[in-house]
Amino acid sequence: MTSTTARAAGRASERALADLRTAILDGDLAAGAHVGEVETAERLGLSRTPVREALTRLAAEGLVELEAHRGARVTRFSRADLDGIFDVRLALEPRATARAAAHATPADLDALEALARRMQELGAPGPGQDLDALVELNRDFHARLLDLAHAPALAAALGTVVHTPVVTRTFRAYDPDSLARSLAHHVEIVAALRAGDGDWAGAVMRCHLGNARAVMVGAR
Amino acid sequence: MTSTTARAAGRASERALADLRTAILDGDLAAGAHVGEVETAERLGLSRTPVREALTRLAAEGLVELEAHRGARVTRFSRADLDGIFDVRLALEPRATARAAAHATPADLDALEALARRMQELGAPGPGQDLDALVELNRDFHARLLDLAHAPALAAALGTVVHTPVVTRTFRAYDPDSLARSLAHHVEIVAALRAGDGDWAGAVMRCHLGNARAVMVGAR
DNA sequence: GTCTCCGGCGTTGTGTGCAACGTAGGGTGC
DNA sequence: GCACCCTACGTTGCACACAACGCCGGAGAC
Repeated sequence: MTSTTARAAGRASERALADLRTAILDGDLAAGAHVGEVETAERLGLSRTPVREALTRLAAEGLVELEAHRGARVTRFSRADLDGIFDVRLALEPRATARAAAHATPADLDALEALARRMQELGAPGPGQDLDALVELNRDFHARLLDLAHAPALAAALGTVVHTPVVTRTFRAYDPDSLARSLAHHVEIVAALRAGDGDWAGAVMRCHLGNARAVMVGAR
Repeated sequence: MTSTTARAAGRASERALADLRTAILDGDLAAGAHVGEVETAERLGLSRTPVREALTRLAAEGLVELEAHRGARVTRFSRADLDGIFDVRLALEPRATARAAAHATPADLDALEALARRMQELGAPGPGQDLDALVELNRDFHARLLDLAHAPALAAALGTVVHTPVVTRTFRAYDPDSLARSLAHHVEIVAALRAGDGDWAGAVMRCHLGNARAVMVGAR
């Protein structure tokens, strides 16, 4: 059990998978939208077969839902779903963050810190603010952190349920205080990791997720 | 995001999926065994198409691994993998167990207790001992408990990574003391739930998993 | 004797055609 | 006017055929 690499070679099915995934994650395919096989196949210049395979895999990831003879629909996340997802994140990500303390090299930490600082710049109020650019950087930050935990099973469990870009599709929902807190958390996590203190890093991650949950889901 | 039911109607692909899954979980397909598409299709009297779909989904679940142009192999779990899986279980199952306290009805608890008692009977040393029968009952117990948590995202995260029957394919690895402890834990969990004490129930589950980890993985 | 190259074989990857299922619309009966 | 049925359409589900790729074995050269 190494990676869920899956049918990596299939160029066509891989293309269909990547295309559909980004389309969903970027919001080009709205939640609840119908994803037809022929329609998608024609758009990509492929046959239905690789598209079918891509849809099957996306369904396994939870990004689309398949109804027999009725096709695929982009998954719609309810408030309760979001809340449940934060439960899982809170159970797993702080643990992963804590573990990262034992494995992160100085180079890893430098890269993480660069990301965290860049996010603070882009998130700072003013003419240079670019909330949209934060999404991708945020995804990268959390992905790197997860990778540093060296816990593939944990990463798999998180990955299946938490589609960060779907959950955190935008930072526009954040009020200025919450946003500042969130971006400061990233920096603090790096500091905790530099100190080799996994407990501290995990605690910051718990704060980070609590803050995000309040913004995305609302009061508990 | 309700359930990962997926292409529920497809009778053929559903059959292929069920067949392969049970074959793997029951050990008929050994870890590392090659699963050919044509071979499987002929065995089930189907074409390769539904078999392919089943394999794709099993790969997403982590039960098989797909290598491009080289087919599917039954996933082989290393000691480190097992350990990682227990990490995830320890992070999620106690939480789910605690949540079950809020939702379980007396009828649910009676059913759980019946399972726990029956397992104690079957596990007791003597002529009536049937360690093989425990596997299925154990799966049932944990599944019901997880269901009572009313936390679909949590269940999904667990389900993707933890294939209980693969992990706990046999109770023969348990020494008498560990086995007795494990079966007593089930009963204690029910008692804690009856008391409405989620913290207690979660703590027992942590014990239960710690005990299992020691048996399956060995000393930490 | 060993290493390398090449060809055959078996596998998976993809495209296409047909059948089955679900749905929506119009028509008919009450 | 309303409810029900029936038909036609569009979709997905499955099977089959062909192409592409990887692997293994044999022959040749060094």
